[in-house]
Amino acid sequence: MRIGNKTISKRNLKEPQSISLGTARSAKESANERHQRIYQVIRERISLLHYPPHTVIGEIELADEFNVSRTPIRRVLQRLQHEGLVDIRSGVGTVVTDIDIKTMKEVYDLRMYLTELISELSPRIISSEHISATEALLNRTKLMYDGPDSEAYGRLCNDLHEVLISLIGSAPLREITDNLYYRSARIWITFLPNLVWTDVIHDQEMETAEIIAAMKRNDIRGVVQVRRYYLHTLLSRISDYLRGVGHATSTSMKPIAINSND
Amino acid sequence: MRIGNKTISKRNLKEPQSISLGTARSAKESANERHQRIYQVIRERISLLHYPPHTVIGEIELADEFNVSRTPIRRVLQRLQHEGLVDIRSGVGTVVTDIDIKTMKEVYDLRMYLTELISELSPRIISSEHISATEALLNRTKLMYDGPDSEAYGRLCNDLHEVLISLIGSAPLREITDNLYYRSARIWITFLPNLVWTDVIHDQEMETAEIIAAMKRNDIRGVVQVRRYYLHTLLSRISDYLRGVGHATSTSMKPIAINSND
DNA sequence: TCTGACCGAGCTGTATACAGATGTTATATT
DNA sequence: AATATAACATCTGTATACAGCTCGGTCAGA
Repeated sequence: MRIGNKTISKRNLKEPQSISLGTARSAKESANERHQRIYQVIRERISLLHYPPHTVIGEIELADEFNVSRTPIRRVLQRLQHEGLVDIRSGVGTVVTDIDIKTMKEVYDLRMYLTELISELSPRIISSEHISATEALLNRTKLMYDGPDSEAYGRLCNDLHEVLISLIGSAPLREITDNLYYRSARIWITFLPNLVWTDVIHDQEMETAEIIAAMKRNDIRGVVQVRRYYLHTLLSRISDYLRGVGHATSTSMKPIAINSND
Repeated sequence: MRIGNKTISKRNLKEPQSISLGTARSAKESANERHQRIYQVIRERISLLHYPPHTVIGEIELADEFNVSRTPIRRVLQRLQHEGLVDIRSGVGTVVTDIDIKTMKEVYDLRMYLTELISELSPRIISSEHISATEALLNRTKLMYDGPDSEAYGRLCNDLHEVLISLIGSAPLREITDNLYYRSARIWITFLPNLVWTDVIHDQEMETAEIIAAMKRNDIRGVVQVRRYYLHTLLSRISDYLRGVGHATSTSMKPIAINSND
């Protein structure tokens, strides 16, 4: 029978190195699930400027943090590079990409058009879960007039985006919209300290409220038109600021540090 | 001075394992260049149905062919997986994705809209190189009436696509258009044996000729409208065929093998 | 003091051994 | 003979040693 010395040893070592890093993982996590989890964590850190542009991330640092080897980390970073969020430079490190105003404009224009397409291409049914989730976001928005909190605002935007892409029936369009959002999301937070906080929150509140109203009419076209309008509004505010300081011709924006956590 | 024994040995081993695999590589190839080269080769094989759907590719096989280890091959396959061309299954292998008619329709619809966007978002200038390259494609098309040659037709479509995306000024839109093209390109070749060959080539000739005419008028809007129209025409031919055989409700299409080269 | 070459720390890129997963095949049992 | 189960062949996933690259610091020399 050839006693499986290798087999037995495999059976016994069920969890070779699971320290579980804060986030509680219910059961055995598959490779793809782990990849997705690490990917989302790092993407959020980039979008919330925990890793501001020009930050050198470092594979070993992340590997230690997530208790894996460099291999799965490299897979995540290569994906992020392909999506334009980082730039892997041999011998140097993995650096978070800068926000280029020209690329930004292109991404923004594209998002404007794609947002309109959402209502054209097989939209999903708007469920009560969508509405209640958005109402929760509206409540969170109303609590934010107190004082500037860039990170909370960033999370709010990300969560609203999450609800809206769940309305997209076409899988390819959903992926593209998601990708473009995270490519351009950082620009809002970057400029936040230069805008009037209550104006921004007011816009956010109005947008969320009007989206809820359109959802209750089961009016996807209305939802995306509201979205499109407020995208335009926020970009106008930034353009005004840039004209004001006379830096409109600069091709790259100075990153503004948010409260870092290290 | 500590003679650099490591440094000297590095200097001397310029080409550790370059057998050069058919494609002549001029000088030392960087990691990214090699990645891009292998990626394009495999993507073309999938698009030309050298690797038809459900083909199991196998990392070691490719690693041996390109004279590299599994690591760079895995990077390529992970990218192709993210772009929807293959599905990496643990313990099984990397299988070429099937062509799902529902996803196909979504991709097709998206491409129709995005094609229109090309003319809206900062198009590049049409140069004489663009025109001469397209005229060369027209000549290749005229030589194809003799008999069915699916592979030559596939290459022709890929090359025309290459010229057209070079007209797109917006980098994100260019990437998305490229990605969606290769996601859906296989469907044309798959259905080719079921269509009337001379009709298909005639459409191709007319499309290319009209694109050249629009280019000479410096009319990008015209170029993309021609493109859009013939996309629609070809899809209609396929829809007619599907209605004819009554398989329109099937969610997956039977792959049709082209002359394989092994 | 300035300059230039060089060395080394530290990073990514690659190759490879091993662990884990999966489908198949062989075998024992009913 | 049919069936359930165990063993295996073969694939992908992970960890890791090493090679190659980049850049900052350092030190000799003008």
